[in-house]
Amino acid sequence: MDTIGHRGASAAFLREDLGPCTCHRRIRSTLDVIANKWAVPVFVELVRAKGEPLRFTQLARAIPGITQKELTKQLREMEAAGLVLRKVYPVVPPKVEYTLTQLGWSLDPVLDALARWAATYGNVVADNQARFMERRKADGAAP
Amino acid sequence: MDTIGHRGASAAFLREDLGPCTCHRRIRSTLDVIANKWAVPVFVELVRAKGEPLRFTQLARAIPGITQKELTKQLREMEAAGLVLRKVYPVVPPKVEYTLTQLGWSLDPVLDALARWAATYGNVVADNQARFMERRKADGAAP
DNA sequence: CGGCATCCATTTTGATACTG
DNA sequence: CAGTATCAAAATGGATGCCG
Repeated sequence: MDTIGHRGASAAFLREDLGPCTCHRRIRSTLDVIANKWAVPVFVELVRAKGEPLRFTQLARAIPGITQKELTKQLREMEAAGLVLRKVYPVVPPKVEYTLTQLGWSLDPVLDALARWAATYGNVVADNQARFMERRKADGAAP
Repeated sequence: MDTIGHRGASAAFLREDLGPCTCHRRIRSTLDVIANKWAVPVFVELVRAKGEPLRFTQLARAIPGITQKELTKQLREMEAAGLVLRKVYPVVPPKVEYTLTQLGWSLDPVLDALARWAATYGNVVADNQARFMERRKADGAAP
């Protein structure tokens, strides 16, 4: 034990293996998968479907504000990573269905960890940010 | 049980509370804190310091490729959120020290979850992406 | 229906120079 | 030393229109 008291979890993700460099890359590669603007909304819809396939337009209508372009882009990215399965039916008019793969489902606990952190600390963070802005205004207004 | 077999974790982050909308916001608000390009590198350095304060230039030299501008921006953002403490010594030449706060340390298990997911599935994802690119080239080359 | 192509606005990032 | 200011480059996001 050292005398510097933060007392909590201490860098589990750093101790587990070879050092900060590998660690950066790993965290970053996970973020690259889930940090895009529409990644989470698309993900959540597919999760909510519980394995039922969803058609392109179903997803589009379920996610307010998304454009076809962005939805296409996001689905392609997830398909490329192997998180979703894209099934094309050779019919007219076209029919394409999307489902989460096993690999896709494996992200569920990760997203859960993010949601839980915000549930616990989100308000504190928002408060801090608000106060920080206040202080900046006060400091800027009276020099 | 339903007959559609994904068999794994099933939407823990959706069951815990009010629905997908709250869930989106929470996950997004956490991502807003950690998803910026330099957030993780800065974070990891502060974690590695184990509570020891780090000076601006120490951080800058420890993080290859970062510019002063980006480091300043990142540290300000983290300070605003209450994740780091910024201590200014009124001396010349200037001396400023940064440390993680308790709130900052609370992100450690979250980052750990991200690192662990990549440790488990990162190679599979990379493989999938490589194969996807191959397929795209093959399909484009022989129409 | 699903999706690609194009154009444009906004944001993010980087390089460089300057300062108390 | 620890920033700020300015400018340029690049990535991202949104709005349309067309097509099989």
